[in-house]
Amino acid sequence: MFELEKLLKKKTRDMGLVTIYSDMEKPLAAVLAHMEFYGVKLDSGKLANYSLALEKEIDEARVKILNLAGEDFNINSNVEMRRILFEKMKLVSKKKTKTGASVDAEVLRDLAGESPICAELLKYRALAKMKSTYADALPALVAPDGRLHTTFNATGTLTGRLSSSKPNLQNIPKGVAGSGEIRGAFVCDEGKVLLSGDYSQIDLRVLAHFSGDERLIEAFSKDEDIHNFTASLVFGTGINEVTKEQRRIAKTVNFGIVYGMSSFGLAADIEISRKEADDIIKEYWKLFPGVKHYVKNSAEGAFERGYTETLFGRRRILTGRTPFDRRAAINTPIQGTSSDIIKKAMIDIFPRLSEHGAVMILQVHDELLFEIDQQNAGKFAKISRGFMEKAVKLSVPLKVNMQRGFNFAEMENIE
DNA sequence: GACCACGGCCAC
DNA sequence: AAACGTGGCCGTGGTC
Repeated sequence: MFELEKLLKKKTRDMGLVTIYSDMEKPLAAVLAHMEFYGVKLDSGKLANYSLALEKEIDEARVKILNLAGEDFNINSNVEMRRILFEKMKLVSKKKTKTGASVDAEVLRDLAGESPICAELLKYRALAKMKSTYADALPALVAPDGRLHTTFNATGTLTGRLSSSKPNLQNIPKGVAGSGEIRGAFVCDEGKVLLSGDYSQIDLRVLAHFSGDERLIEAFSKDEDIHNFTASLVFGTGINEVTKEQRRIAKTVNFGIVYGMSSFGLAADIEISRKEADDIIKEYWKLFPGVKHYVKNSAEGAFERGYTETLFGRRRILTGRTPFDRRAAINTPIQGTSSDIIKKAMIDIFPRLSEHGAVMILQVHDELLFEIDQQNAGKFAKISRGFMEKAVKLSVPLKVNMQRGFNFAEMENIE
């Protein structure tokens, strides 16, 4: 072991990775242990009630589906669903998987006009997801202290993000049907309050910093709504005249840039023609030349070096040069830097928790959650926000939105 | 019963 | 073209 340790230390030093290991990953381990140990309080009773309600709704949807299908079959089986939809009912899937015609939500939405069974299947799937993955699974993992103790994996991702398992507390529903019931079961102890701080558009701010793009930097410096801002430029309208549809498209474009999306992907996502998508992307590149230059260069630079690198020196080895590798080369420095930033904030905040009667309970990539004595919440909110916003100095400000509440479903903004 | 691949879908 | 990046969990259908 000693020989191995010596070897690893030398290798780490030679690669210039001492900082990311000793200044970030090592101190972070104590923070992760603290979060896992303390856990999150779950009101299992609420979920048990919700599960019963879901069961009724699922049964109703099942009856309708079986009637429409004209026979009994296992709705959870894609093989059987394929047979019903595409052989018996003669519908046509526009998408294929490795094993046959796809029956995913996109296909079902596409075919919703052809048969009422599609909408019913979508409803069934959504209800079944809530029941099996959340309402039934979470209470089974509650410890004797009434809390969920997730496992944070510090080495499970290619970008430097954390992952969470048993249960995964980084994918609790939000914004989908039933999310309120699930999130409402995440509560806090008597006399305490839940506090959350989430970075606003951290990936796009990191992109603004890396690219040096003047328009993007200006937008964040003025604290513009970035999707409205992009839409107003791309569609040539006043910032207050942007329609919802235009904002939605701009939002997809902004995220798509960070993911290395093509015009093909954009067209598929927002259901426009390939040509229209091409035009939108061309217009975007004209308006944000710094971003265009950065995206091209970051991929080529990564291929040249054989790895990508975050602002803090975290690396991801890249050997190939396929389109997939190219997208990874674009996305990883951005996603990884955002991850570095929140990790630094966690390390900075950790030693200040006890003096405020606060506990850090979760990290969800761009969000930190705390449980804290009610009387200290206001003061600690300011302090934690300060640490998060000052974790690193970029060429654009970092912005953090703070919220408080007694459960994850009913969080209200503070300040 | 443990494990796997797959399709599907939840989060950021 | 691994046609949008990073994850984990569910049920099915299959093997051992």
